[in-house]
Amino acid sequence: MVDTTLSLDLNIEKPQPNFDQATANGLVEQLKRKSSENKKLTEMLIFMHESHNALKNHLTSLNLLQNESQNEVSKSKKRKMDGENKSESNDGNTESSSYNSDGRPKEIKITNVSKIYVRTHPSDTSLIVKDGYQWRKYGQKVTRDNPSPRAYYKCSFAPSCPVKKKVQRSIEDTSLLVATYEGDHNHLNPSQAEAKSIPISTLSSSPSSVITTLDDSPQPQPQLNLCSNANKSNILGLGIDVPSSAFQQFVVEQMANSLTRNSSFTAALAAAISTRILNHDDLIESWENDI
DNA sequence: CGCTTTTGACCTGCGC
DNA sequence: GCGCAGGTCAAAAGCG
Repeated sequence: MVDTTLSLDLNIEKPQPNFDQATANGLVEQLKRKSSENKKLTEMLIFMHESHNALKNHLTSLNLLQNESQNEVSKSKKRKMDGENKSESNDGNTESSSYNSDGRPKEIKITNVSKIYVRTHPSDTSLIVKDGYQWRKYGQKVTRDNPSPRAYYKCSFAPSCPVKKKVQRSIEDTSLLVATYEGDHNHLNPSQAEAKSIPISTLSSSPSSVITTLDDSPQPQPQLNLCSNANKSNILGLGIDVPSSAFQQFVVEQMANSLTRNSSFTAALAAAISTRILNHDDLIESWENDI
């Protein structure tokens, strides 16, 4: 899917012989723009690395939790901790369950939960995350653990779409918006239809923010692949060696599932690849030859 | 006029 | 049962 669009993109972007000075200037501007995009994507990768470290800490805390439960901590405390981590488990799926007064489990509702981190300009105080979908705000609350308000949105593109999202500024970095999505869209992304006729590189031509995605679950991130060697897997860089290629394959599959679930990520990735290719020396060389 | 945003009230679940 | 916090509702206001 990406490859096809990418090649189309390259055919469009590749300079043609016998073009005039205006075209050359345009291409220079285009290269500058691509360089700028590349810089932003580099920032995104840095942030993903930070997210990886956060996940690592999260996994460590989960291990501590597991040890606590094994030591039979008080039931009330465990319940509270379970509630706090409920949305951060199950491979990005939240299992919202509770019990009736008679002890029988109530209806179990499973929804997909994912998070998107959006870097915004520090002076931008709005709680708006442009993700291609159409949202209607239905509430705003100030939560106890974060002084910045949390905004509640429902997907308004399709009347029956059950997807909700919560947007709140990160308590550690106020220029970072954290958008939490719950549920699956039962319609196409409005921007995806347009994307079929628009080169990938233009999708991120003027991003006001840098978007990266992160599932709630402590899933492996791309960096894992980079630090693993032929015989052993170092789980999230924690120094836990797993001598299993099957485990590696499982990890890779989980990563792929996690990352490809989000259209914003795939679009950004495709744009990054196209930018890299466009910045390649070969292209510049052929361009100079054409001139 | 219709859609979106704002915001106080209300609902629900949980802990004590 | 009560209080707290998070989430949702809905009327009013704003806007194109």
